[in-house]
Parts: sequence; C-alpha cells; structure tokens
Amino acid sequence: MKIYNAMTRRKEEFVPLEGKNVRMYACGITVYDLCHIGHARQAIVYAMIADYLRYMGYNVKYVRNYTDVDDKIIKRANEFGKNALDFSEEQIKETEIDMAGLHVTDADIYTKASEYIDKIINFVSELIKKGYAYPTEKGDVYYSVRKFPEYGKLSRRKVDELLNGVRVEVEEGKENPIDFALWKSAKPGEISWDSPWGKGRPGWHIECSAMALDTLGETIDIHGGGRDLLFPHHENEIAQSEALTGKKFANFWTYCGLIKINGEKMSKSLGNSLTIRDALKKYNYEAIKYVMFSKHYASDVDILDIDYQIAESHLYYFYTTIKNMLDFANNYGGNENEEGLANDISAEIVSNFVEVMDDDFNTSAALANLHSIFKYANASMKAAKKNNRRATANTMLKILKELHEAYSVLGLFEQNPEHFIAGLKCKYLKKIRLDEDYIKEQIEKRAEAKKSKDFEMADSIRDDLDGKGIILNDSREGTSWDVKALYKIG
RNA sequence: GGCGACAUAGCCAAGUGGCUAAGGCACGAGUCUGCAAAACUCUGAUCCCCGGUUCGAGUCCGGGUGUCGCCUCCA
Repeated sequence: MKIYNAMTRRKEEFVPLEGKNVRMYACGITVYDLCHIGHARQAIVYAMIADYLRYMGYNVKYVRNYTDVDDKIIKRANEFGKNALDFSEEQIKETEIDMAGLHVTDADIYTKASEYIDKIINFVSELIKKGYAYPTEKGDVYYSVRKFPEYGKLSRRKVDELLNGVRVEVEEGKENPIDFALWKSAKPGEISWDSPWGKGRPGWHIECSAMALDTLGETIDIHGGGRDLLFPHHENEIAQSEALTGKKFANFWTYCGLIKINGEKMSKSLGNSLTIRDALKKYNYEAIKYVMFSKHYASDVDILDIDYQIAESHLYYFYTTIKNMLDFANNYGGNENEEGLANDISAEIVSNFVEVMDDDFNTSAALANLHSIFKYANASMKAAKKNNRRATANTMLKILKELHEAYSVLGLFEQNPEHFIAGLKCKYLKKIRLDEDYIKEQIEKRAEAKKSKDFEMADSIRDDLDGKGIILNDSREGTSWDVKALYKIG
C-alpha cells in the first residue's frame, strides 16, 4: 500500500511502526458553528482511510479531537450569552448529529481540549524546562521557534523568510515575532484555568500535540488534516512534540484537499459555505460521499450543485440495477454458491478495488470500476436466455456479494434498494409538485388510449407528463413512471 | 513580497517513464419500441506554451503563462 507523504513529497510504501497496528490522528473541528461540507469531506476521507486499513487487516486506532476552547468559540458564546464550554458542548452535539447523518464511521477516540488542561500544562512546563519555551510577565507562554532547528521541515519554510511575512504588531513579551503561543493569559470575562503562569487557556497548536501524545504515544503512523493546517498548525505540532520527546512525531503526513465553490475557497465571510445540515436536506448521504470519493482526497476541488445531482443519478442507476439483480436472482432461483456465467467478472471486483485503493486511496478509480460492473450486470440480464438464466442469477448474487464487501469501505450501497429508489422519487416529486396518484391516473388514461390505438392521445399524455418532469417506460408488464431529473442531468 | 500546489476531450475526472491516455456527464448513431423511455452497443482528447534529459514523457528537469492555496483563525 502506498500513501503520499507530505513530509517527503512522495508516495511511500506504508509500513506501520508496530506490526499490524496503525496509530492515526486527524485534526478535528473547532466547534464554533455548524459544520460545513469541507468538514464533512475531511471526516469522510479519514474515516475511509481508517476503514480501508481495517479492511486490509490492520488494527487501527484512530483519534480525532474537538477544539472546544478558542477565540472564536469564546466570541460566539459571548454573543449568545453562554458559557464557552456549554456552547461548545452544544456544538459538538450538533456536529455528532451531522456526522451521524452522513453515516461517517466513528473514530475510536474523540478528545476535547478542555479535558486535557492538566496534560497541556505539564507539556508546556516541560518545554519551558527544556528551554524551548518561555513565559512572559503578562502570563503568556511562547514557543521559541529559533530553538528548534528543524522548524519549517514540513512546510519547507525558512525561519528567516517567515520573519519577512510577519505582521507588524507583535504581542507584548514575545522574543521573536514568529514565536507562537502555548498558553494564553486570560482576558477579563474569558474562560480560564489556573496554571503556573496565572489564569489562562491553552494555545491552539499545543492541544493537538498533547492529545496525540496521550492517546497514541510519541510517534504516530499517520497524521492528517485539512490542507490549510499544514502551516502553521502542523509545523508547530512537530516543533512542540519533537522538542518534548526527541522523537519523530509522525511518519506519514497526509492532507485532505479543500473544497472550493466557484473557484474560491469556501468560507463564511464569502457567504459561499454549504452546511452539512443543508446538504443532507438536499441530497442523500451516499450521494455526498460519492461526490467526495469521485475526486482524489488530496486535491482541492470545486464542487457545484450539479455534481451532487450527477452523483445522485449515478446512485439511482446503481440501486435500480441492484434491485433488478435481486429480482432477477429471485425469479430464477439464484444461489451465489452455484456456478455462474462463464465470463463472470465478480471475482475481479475485490481485487480491482484493492489494486486502486492501495495506490494512495484512489477512490475515483474505484468508483469508475462500478460503472463497468453494473453495465456488465445489466447486459448479462438482458442477454440471458432461457437456458442460462439460472447461471446469470447466480452471477448476479456473486457480484452483489463482492460489491458489498469492497464498497462498504466507501460507505456505499448500505441502503435498501427499494427504499433508496422510492426515497429519491418521492423527493423529486415534491420538488416538481406532483403526486403519484395523478401520474397513475394519467398512465391509466394512456393505457386505454393505447388499447384503442389512439396513439396521438397516448403520446400527448406522455408528452404532457414529460413536460412536468416525469418519463414513462412501457414494457411487457405495463407502464412504469420515473423522474426525468434522475436520468437527464444538465 | 516569500513558500507551495495545480493546468488532461464541451464539462467533471483518473493516470508520475513504455501496449491503442480509465470512468462519468453532455452530444451523435444503432439495437429495442406503435413511437418513445430505460437498458445495452458504438462514437471523442497526444495531455497550457517553449526548451531539455531519454531508445521512449501527459508522466522527469529548466523557463514561461494561467488558476488557486498558505504566509492571520480556518477541514
């Protein structure tokens, strides 16, 4: 298995430090507001990585944190007249609702900064003792970047160059403008804890170092986060952790790309952010995952509304085919343990999946494979003649078994096909303000017209429905209806 | 200003040295159909520009152009 390592800037063979045990940490969320779709991508991506590693036989210990104390949280809590920790606790609950809505696999451990105050204070004290940090008269503690010669190794920045880009105002007591806060003294009215340096709270970067060290040990296998955390957050994590332990902090540094909307980074201030909550109101959760997995996890991507619609129509096609496969197998007495078709592709499904996923989690290629699988299934059922229907039925079941085995790693095909199909149809009917009874009436009217060979009448009924967004499908068993938007996109 | 990423068909997107450059959307043709639809089959790009390395490059190196990100909180 190869994983791209941002530290070395190349794909490397992934070997855990300790046998089959993988220690993985992903920087989680600062809970100052509802999560947006970018948080969803990061959570989905790292859950997928953990799931795939488990699928490949590793024992994974996956830790995510919540930053529940920070400037933004304090500000927002004050706006609502709430205690900062009460506020962040509420926001964590909201986040959990969103993640459950997305059916994201849980991490093994969730940590909160507020529960790590003692450990953070010890961490900071140790850094002071070792000469990597210094307190100021005001009660702040700063990390002395100059003392850590390797500073900049992840982001490839040089300390001297960083000085050029630094803001003019320098906080009181800082020895060097690029030094960053490990501990922030409390301002009036702010939440605070007692410390050797007076009342205050942890700096942002130290939280992750302390929580990762405590839950996973001195060196972790895979560290992850959004691309925007590479500098300074992760650079600072390395400086803190490696100064303390003298050991390498993480073997693999991985980054999830950022989501853009119309070419611009998604952000509150631009007013272009899409919350998970709103996304789930509009699209099925598997469609959201499908969109995320249709691009490589590390690329920054521009995601438009149309992409979710296309994803939904793909899933509609997949689920419809799955339903047809199950019906076919049912009708012709399929048994997955019996011999199937001669050119059966089911045996390759899992191996193809593993092959592309082993290459830095190429989910896009994994999704591409789905199309050929379902095409094969549809073509086989269509071509099935009387004498090989049983074999075809057996093959359909074998394919479904393999599909579920592999693609559960991506969280796809978890839903009951009939429910999924009905759910989407229902959603679109609401959107175009039609009810099913009306459609059924029209179908009956058209059936009568057809019976009396009044094709003009029949066609006009069909055209009328088509104009409303409903397409009809005549078959030997009768006429069924479907939502046009689930087929014709754009 | 500093650091970095990316640039593949109308659109989305995989592919980091080697058979005919995945897959999807849209477009067109066909099978099927009373006609349609769905499904299936077929159909499209020499990879931003210039130069170099190599038997051979979308894939490596240098230069240019463009887009974006980070350098302040940010998944």
